[in-house]
Amino acid sequence: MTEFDLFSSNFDTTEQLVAGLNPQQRAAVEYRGPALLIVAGAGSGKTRVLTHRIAHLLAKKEAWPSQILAITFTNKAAAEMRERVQHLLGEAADGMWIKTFHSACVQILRRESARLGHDANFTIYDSGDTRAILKRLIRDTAADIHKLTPAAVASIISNAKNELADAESYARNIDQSDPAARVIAEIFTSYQAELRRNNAFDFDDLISETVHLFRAFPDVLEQYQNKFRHILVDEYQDTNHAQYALIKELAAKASLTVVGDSDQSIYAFRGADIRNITEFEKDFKNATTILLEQNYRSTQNILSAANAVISNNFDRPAKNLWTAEGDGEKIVGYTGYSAHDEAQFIADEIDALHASGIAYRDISVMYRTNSQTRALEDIFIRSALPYRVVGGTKFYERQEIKDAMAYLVAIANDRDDLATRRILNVPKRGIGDATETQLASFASKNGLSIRQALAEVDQLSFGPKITTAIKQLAELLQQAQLAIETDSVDAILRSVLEKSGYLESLKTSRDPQDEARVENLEELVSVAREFQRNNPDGNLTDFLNEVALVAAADDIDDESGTVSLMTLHTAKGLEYDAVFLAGIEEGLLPHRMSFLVPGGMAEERRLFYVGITRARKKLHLSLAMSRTTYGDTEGSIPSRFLQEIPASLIDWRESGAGRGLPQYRPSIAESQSYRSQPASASSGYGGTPSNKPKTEWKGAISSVRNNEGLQLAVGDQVEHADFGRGKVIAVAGEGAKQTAEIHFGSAGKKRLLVKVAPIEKL
DNA sequence: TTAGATCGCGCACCG
DNA sequence: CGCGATCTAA
Repeated sequence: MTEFDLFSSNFDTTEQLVAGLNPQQRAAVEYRGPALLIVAGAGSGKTRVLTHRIAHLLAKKEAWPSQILAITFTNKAAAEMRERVQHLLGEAADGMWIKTFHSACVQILRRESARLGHDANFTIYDSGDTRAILKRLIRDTAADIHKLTPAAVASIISNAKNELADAESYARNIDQSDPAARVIAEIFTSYQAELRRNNAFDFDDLISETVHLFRAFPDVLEQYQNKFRHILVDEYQDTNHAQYALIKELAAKASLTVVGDSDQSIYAFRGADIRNITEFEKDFKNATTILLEQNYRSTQNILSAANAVISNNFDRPAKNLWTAEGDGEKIVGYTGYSAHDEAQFIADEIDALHASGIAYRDISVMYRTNSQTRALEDIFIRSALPYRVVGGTKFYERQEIKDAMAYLVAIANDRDDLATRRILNVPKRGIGDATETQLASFASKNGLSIRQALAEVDQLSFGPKITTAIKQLAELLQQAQLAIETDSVDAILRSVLEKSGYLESLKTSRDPQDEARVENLEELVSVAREFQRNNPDGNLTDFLNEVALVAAADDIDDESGTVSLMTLHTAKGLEYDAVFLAGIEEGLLPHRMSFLVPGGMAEERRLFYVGITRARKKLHLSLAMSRTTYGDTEGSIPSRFLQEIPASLIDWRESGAGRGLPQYRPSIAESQSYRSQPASASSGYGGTPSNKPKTEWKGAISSVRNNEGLQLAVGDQVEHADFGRGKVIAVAGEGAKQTAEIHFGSAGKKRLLVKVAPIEKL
């Protein structure tokens, strides 16, 4: 190839990379300078801009792949970005760092762990681990007299770390006359000591310790400063101070591109500071800002609703999303009598959308709190709707999975007392509290970890049964540790589950839950096998790191063909043809916990805004007139945010919302409790509610029902607990998965899972 | 030490 | 309501 050929093919590639972009997008791809802020409204093509910008840098040979650092919000987004860059370049661009903040920091910390007094095989503690340690420390320091809960202390420590304060600087800045504050400082110090002894970092440490590492060891920082010539950060509005500091340190010699939208900042509770984006231009000399306002995702009706809602947040730079695609359909509103009624509406509507050709995977139901999934799942199961709860009660938070993982952690990191403690008596070995305490005090007297102390059991005077049990456990862990070098991760896991007797104890147990636990453990073995296949060189610690850093959104399987249920937080960055926002009520969205938090209401509004802007074509807003929480039922009031959407954009269906239902009335203090609002008839906030009568739900869903053996045929008459009398018009599937389509008079046509539906054949 | 029963208390969002 | 902590009996 001649030099000319090289040049021309390069030229073609770079031209192609900006072809089809709008002028602002093109500018964002082509701009070169020390600092660039891309203010990217929802759906404005920011991922496209980011990937094209990276590909553009590589194609023009302005950077090698290894000189690029791109920070994304989730691992899934990172994988997608890598794929898209490869696709654009037509070749793999190995060596690029495309990672989340946490995984980038883990990589740096593992390399430099010795400088911080850790080993490279350190454990990453999640918030549950943190609380478990704090619980013990609170008990030991008798801190409970100050009414300190593990969660409260965890939150204080987390906030401090997000501000880059360590235990020492925290202690220096407290009010010394406040005994509770002094106890907290003391616990903070012991907590850090325990993490160090256990060779562990918590989530917040991953970021803050990396910053401390850079500040304490300029030679390390310089290495990375010299490595990365281009740093790109996505979702910049959600960075906290520690993350900001990390970027600031790393980018001193590099070109920095950040992408964000202050209207989508929804992580203040974990320290996200909106000022990082609003003050970017002050922060970074010679910074340029490019605004992307054209939306390629949603219809104009959806965007108008979003714009109207977000304009109620004051003190924000004006921004107006627009689309060239036309108005589209109206937003659909629905007010149910109960959460189950609301869920039934959603299920029916999804059925109709699916019948009209929208795939299940292009539909999502979003909500403020995870507890809202219960009613939705109840109804979806009965309606035989294929769905998946994204995140939720996570796989890795199940007891049996945590137990199995604790074995692996204890094997990989023999300094980790938390993990060893967890498995000491799992399965039951007769090692109870008393034995554990003795082991722990022996360990601390001799400067050993608990796992190391197990091997010295002869020096303790336990009975023969306990001594044998401890020796077996010590031997098992020791053998498994030796196997790290030679065996695959899944082989180690399988062997430990068997040799420990854990699997056996679940299989022979009488607890019906344990059957499912065995299946979950099999699932975990597959996860390990899959990991090993994708990472042939990955070792046990790599596997543990990967598992520790999975995010809810990483869990989404685009090919699954199911409706996705998720929280509004998880939904950030995603988009669907049809979106259902459920529970748009005072107390839920905005959430009651936000009422007293400064800036809380504005953040709730942004959350609603994020939800609205996830929808491409169809948006549904729903609420329930009464909601059961904690076992008791209370009336609810439509969210104030609904009034912020122009009435002409919403088509309220079968709604009792406008009539007889108490309305939210703005008060002087936005923070006033909604309960104090007087109920009143009102003018309604959207459209004319219909007068159609509707079926009322009679109380809660009954528990497990079993219609096994019920034979239904077309033409049969049935009686349904909620919908009344109906006629079977179609039957599909067999056995437990059999569904029947039944026409009920006023309630309309429903598809039900025969096995669980509350129906009787007449 | 364990299993089983009872008590009481908390109500977001997450890597 | 549902979980985890605590109590009680074997």
